[in-house]
Amino acid sequence: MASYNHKKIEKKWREAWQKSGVYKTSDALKGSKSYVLDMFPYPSGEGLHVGHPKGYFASDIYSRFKRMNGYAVLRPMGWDAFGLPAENFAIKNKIHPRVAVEKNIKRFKEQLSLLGFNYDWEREINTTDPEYYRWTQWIFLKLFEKGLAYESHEPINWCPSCKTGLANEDLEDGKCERCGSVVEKRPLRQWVLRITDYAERLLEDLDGLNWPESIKESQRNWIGRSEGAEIDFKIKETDLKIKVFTTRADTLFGATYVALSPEHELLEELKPEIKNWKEVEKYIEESKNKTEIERTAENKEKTGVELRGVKAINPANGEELPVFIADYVLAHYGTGATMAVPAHDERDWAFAKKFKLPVKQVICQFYPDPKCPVLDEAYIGDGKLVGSGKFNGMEAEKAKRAVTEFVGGKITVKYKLRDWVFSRQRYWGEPIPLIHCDNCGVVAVPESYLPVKLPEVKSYEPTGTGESPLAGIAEWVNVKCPKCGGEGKRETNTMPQWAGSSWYYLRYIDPKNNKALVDKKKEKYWSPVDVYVGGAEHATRHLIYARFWHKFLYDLGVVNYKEPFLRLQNVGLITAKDGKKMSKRYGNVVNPDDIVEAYGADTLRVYEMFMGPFDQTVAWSSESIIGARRFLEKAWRLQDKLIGADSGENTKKLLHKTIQKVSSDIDGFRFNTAISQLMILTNSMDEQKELSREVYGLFIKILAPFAPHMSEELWEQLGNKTSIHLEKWPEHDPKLIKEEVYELVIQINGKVRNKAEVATDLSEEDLHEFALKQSRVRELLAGQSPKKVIVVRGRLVNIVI
RNA sequence: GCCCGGAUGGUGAAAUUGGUAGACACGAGGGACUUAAAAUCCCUUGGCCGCAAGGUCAUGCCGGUUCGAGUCCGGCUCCGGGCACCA
Repeated sequence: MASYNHKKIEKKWREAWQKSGVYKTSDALKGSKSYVLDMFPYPSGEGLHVGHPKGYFASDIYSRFKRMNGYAVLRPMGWDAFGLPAENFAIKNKIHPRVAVEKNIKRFKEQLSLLGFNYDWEREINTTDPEYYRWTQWIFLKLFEKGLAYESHEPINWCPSCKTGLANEDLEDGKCERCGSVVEKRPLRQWVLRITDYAERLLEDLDGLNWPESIKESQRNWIGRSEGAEIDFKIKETDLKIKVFTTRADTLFGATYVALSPEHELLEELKPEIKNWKEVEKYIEESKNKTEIERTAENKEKTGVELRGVKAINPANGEELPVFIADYVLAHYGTGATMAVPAHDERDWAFAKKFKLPVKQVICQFYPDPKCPVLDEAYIGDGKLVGSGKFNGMEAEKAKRAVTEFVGGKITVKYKLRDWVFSRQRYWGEPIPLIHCDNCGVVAVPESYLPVKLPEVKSYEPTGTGESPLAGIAEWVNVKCPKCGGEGKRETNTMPQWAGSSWYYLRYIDPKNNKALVDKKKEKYWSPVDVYVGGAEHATRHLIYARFWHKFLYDLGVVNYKEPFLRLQNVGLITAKDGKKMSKRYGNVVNPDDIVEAYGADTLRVYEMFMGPFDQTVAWSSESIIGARRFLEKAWRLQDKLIGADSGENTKKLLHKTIQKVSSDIDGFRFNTAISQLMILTNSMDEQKELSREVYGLFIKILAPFAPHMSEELWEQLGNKTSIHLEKWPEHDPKLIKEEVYELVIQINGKVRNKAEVATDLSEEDLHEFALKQSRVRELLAGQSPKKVIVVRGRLVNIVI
């Protein structure tokens, strides 16, 4: 036997598989389909580090397992290549983004090609390919057509360093997620997608998904549903009224003032009534100039200004209440106005204390005891109503509805989710396919004119003026209006980086079900994605946008199922050994190419899957990888033992147990324990003098998804002419797994005192008797009779004395 | 502040969901082979007591339920993640 030469073997099979096309997706496959998808990477300039392929290894093992189990498998790979990261890289290195992306993709592909993946490269996707983004634009046009894309001039988040507007999802603690700059508020003409129309469905349908609970919870938090009531407060001596949103209508009798956000539109109309307008105006100006961080800073002292001369009427009891503007009231949430109940809300309490406003308690947990304790902070707990007229004594929860109805309010639901700011003032994105015409307004580019190609441009650097670099290309901008034929101008904003990734998984879809999203190949109905593998950092960005678009396409009738990704598996990070993120910046990057060179791709695969639970963050260890290599070498050396016809009952038994465990572990993405079981089997076979070819063949079949190169080589050496990766996955024989004897544990008072081998079929009575007969037990009992004996068949006997 | 996770040897971790805690692997120590080294193989490896047989403590901390708790319940501490002046 030759020694295990990973370089020779991996090169040989890499080339052979490419030639034979063993991983080509078969359109004609019968039986169930399995669509296994990785989140597409950005082809960044840094190249791959060993952390990147971890998720791809998992999906690779899983999809190979599915294929061997007779499933038709779709497993494409692609590049999510539009957006700021690619563009910023290009600017920094002074090359055109398109050139940079091409170069980076080439590099990524080279690196991936060494790792033994079963991708079908004929189905490679590139979101920056005009033939791809024509459909991204098509989806946008449909959104526009249905009124779900609208133009807005509201102030939005602006990153002064990236020089573009951003969506709420692109912020982290009020800073730009890409570059860390503090974002500003800036009024800007924007295209915005009405994702909030889908808030309820995005929330509701989470329940049925096989996703990690933590991701679902993140999305629930992000959507932020709360049930409450809209209640009108009339303004004294005018026809105006303030609509407030509250989740605590039960506390309405305790309202002692009303607060508006500084941006509230009613202020214009109230202006004539406001006696201290100058002061009010100054406050409005000040809050406009504050960043989100300044306004929402923790423990910030409350500020505000009373609108002198304006009084609101509490609809519950007719009381006249002062009205304030205060920047703790957010313009974009609820109705931009609140009723303030200092007794039962912490913020209102703080504000009331500062402005010396009355506190009126209307919820008491000790009702009907009239001696409610004097509050020294806001009481937000349960209780019954007091000081609330006819509602006194009612449970707070019940009173919410009753009080709302009493004052003619409306029960409503509000969400924290905000509409998706969809334009970027940058070059490297899909052009938004709209035309501005003086006569017709905003006109859609007709579908037959798609794609609207991103033009070549001399300077693609952001302008910072609020216009995209495209605005400077007159010959591209100026077009005829498709409606009236008059002078028109193209929309020059581009789409955000998340546009292309919101539907790439749909690139493969049955043309019969939708003529629009026709793929370059004729496809069977692959979607929805059966297993989607990627990082948890996409919880409230990519994964929520993709669900939104999917649901929209469902409403259009383009897809016939409600959710895009049935099962989601999160991959845990691989950090450097110092625990830090791998990055060129820290100089701690481990390149997979080097590991493949030194140990081989199969070793890298086994090691990364063995490191720990798949979804957990682990630190790379250049010490531990040797364990994976030793395991493979041991498996390789087992060839020497193929001299016998029979492997013995114990080996067979262990093999079948292993088949069972590895199968269920792959299915559950528990690769660490699957490999551990393979190691146990290998160690055991290593102790045998001889092995049968049958046993060895079954072993390398279940090893194949983990170490595809080596198992293919061994399979060939067994005399096989076809690929092991198209073999049928072994089934375990339940009869073989059944044990005839097991080790019975005998405990006294819960402590292990003896162990003995017993027959599996012994009854509880038999075991009871057997345990008490043991000489060691008799010795320890020293004549005492047990108080109680607990027998657990198959496990233990516990004698209580 | 609210909502999710998590904490087990020197290290990564396992434990059939209430039944032998530490599988598997790395590292470490000792030995074999070798002129030597590498590779490989064998033994030891949670703490303490003991020559040993064995005993005893031990799954972040404190309590509880149970014949029996890493696992269930109550109360904390620390770490990671999401949300957060969201009415």
